[in-house]
Amino acid sequence: MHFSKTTEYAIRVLSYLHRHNETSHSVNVLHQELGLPYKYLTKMMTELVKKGLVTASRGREGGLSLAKSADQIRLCDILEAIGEPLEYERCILGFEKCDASNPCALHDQWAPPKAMIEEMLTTTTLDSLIHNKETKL
Amino acid sequence: MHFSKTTEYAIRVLSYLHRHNETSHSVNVLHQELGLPYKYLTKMMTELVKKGLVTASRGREGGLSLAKSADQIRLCDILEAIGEPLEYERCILGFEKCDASNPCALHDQWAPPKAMIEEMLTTTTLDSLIHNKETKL
DNA sequence: CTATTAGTCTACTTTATGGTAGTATTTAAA
DNA sequence: TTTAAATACTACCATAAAGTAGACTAATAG
Repeated sequence: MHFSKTTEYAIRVLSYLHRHNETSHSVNVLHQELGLPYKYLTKMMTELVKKGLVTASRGREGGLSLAKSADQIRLCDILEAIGEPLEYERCILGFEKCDASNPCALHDQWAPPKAMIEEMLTTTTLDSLIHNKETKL
Repeated sequence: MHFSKTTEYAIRVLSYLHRHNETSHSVNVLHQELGLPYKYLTKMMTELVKKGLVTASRGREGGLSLAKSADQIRLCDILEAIGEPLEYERCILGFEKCDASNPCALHDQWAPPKAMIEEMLTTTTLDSLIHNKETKL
């Protein structure tokens, strides 16, 4: 299990925006603060704006900030915005049709971890992350 | 979360060998029975032989069979033999150093699902899969 | 000897991901 | 109204990993 780099970046950026939400931040600042590739960031942030997680204002003094309050942004919302497929939903052996009535050989064993991951992604919000304290981004 | 196709193939083949362990089976039979690409299978099986999960005998009447009893083959053994990195062990945000004393923002949230996956991979054996009944391979 | 079967080596194709470049457009401060 | 700061859009390139296929070699039972 892992996230794509893009998703990792997104989580880190959004966390940063939440932690420093007194003001908006330009892509350049995010680039420098988090050490992420500038051009890549612009592409990604554009996507997050389209998906409604981030608001952008152009021009001088413009920048990016969260579009919702942090307790309204769940990890699964971020994954979805990035377009990361929710891998844990698929059959772990790759079968198209795999459910309780027609299970693959691993169906039952995979069910508990799957449920756990699903819960984590749907209940964890940006907000709850931060409360951890000033962890690294 | 998902396995690579190679790992999926391996689990399915090994399960097949276990279910039909009265005799050995040629790559060609496995290819036809499971619908997996022949050439890819030969490469993969050679690897599993090297790693000690499968025994092979050449020549007429030769073929492949399990090298150990099925209750001695855990899912994590298969992953390791295939060389699939144990992704769940890595930091979910991709940081090199991420542990309890120096955690990433998601460290705590990821811990429970991670433990669950680890348990599943280390406690599930080929044997326990089969008992499910004649599920599809 | 010969048919059968695994093993090796090599090279191609596909897919996913990560990253770059250039240009156009918008905004607000000066 | 000018202009610099900043985003928006579009397209492309690089790379690695995964998956596939072919041709040749080696072993073995009968």
